[in-house]
Amino acid sequence: MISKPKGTYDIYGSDGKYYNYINAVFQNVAELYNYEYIRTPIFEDSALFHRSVGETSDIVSKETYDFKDRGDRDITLRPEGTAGVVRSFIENKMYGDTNQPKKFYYSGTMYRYERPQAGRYREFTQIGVEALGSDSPLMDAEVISLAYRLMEEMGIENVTVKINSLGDKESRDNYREALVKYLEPHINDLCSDCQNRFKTNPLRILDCKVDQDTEILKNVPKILDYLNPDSKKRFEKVLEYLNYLDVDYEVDANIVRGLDYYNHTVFELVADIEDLGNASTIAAGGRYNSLVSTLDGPETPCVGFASGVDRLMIVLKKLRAEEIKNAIDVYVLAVNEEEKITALKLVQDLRWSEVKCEMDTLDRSLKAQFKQADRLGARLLILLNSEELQKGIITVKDNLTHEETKVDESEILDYIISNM
RNA sequence: GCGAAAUUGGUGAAGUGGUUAACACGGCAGAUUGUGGCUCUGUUAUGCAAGGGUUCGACUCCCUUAUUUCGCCCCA
Repeated sequence: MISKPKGTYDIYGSDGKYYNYINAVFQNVAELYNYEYIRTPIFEDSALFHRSVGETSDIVSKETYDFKDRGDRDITLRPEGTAGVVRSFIENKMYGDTNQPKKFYYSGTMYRYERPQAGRYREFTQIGVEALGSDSPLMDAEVISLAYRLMEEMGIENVTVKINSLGDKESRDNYREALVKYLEPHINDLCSDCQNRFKTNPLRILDCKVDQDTEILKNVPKILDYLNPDSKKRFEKVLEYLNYLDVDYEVDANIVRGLDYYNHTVFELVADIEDLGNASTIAAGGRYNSLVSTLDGPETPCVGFASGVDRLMIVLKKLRAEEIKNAIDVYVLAVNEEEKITALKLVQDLRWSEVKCEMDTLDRSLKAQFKQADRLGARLLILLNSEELQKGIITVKDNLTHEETKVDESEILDYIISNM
């Protein structure tokens, strides 16, 4: 037997319900906020990700699916959604559109060669938005609140937005310098991973789990103290707007994000739900004002976020297991050929009258059909009976009250529809 | 990439180097000659992840591979 590639999974049955539900709610919310749908390729020129996400980031240095196609091109399966959107923005010269800022939403699969765990896969689905062209803190606040309200709309209530600012390049450089200077004497007291990070990306030491609680990290300089006046002011503005929008946030100086392109606002949405482990971060994003120019486009300030659908599915299964499931309106019971033919036509008519219904196609006994109707959660049962059919009568049984009603065959459609 | 533990029917699972792989749920059929969800009866794995090895004989021991889960790393 051939099994699925490591880190992939099939969506079927009730999972399909959750998956489609999440996408549907997301689409609805994004459209309300006036974001447009965008769909970019699942694979792109490898250089796109190397330049955008960052050569030294772990995502690019050891987690991408890279291959050569038959034309000897270097191709990479997208590890995240932002780079493709930005490439499209530049390539299609959207910066010239009259309609600004450009606001997009997407949903699609991403690929990272990681060791799988619950809520973490090699092929996973992200939904996300990108707003390109506005540098206003209003835009930051809109994107963050969109993410926050999205979770609320899906019934995920206990969510906290952890937010931080990396400042502009100047602030970040100053801070990095201060941080390195502070850490240098203690370098040998840090864990081996942090000793590596010290050289490659010292900011990441801040969210190290191993060293988190050591004295060294407790007294580490805070980036917020190193923001220049302009960066500090804009961060305060973002927080102020979030207050107006009733977003439950918490400033967390350890949020630094793993992608190189972020500056100023960075944030994560964390769900306070048991057994989620590392998967408790259900959405994350931030501002990336230099990415468009890094990819040879005009200087364009942007902000966005992405959320893991696979993780949202886990959360929804815990929170709303009973609500999101498949139930039908009507089950039509028929045993002999005459009844089945009547059922066949009736089922089609019902379906095209917006009634979700089902009938037996396995030649099951009447008893088994009753059981099947219950399994499917049918609210009404239509009991076809040859004798009654000859008199033009059909019996409808309410599956909750067990009341039976004799309906004239010519009025069965109207009866069902008016009783839905 | 590193470390550890798992993998038995549709599901939850028990099990022993040796004829027919418990039990429960679910499914199907019947008792109930066409109105169920209770009860009872029957039935439901050409097989114990895949391949190789040890053995007279392995689901049970060994090896390899695959997948899953947990921790690290990282991240949504």
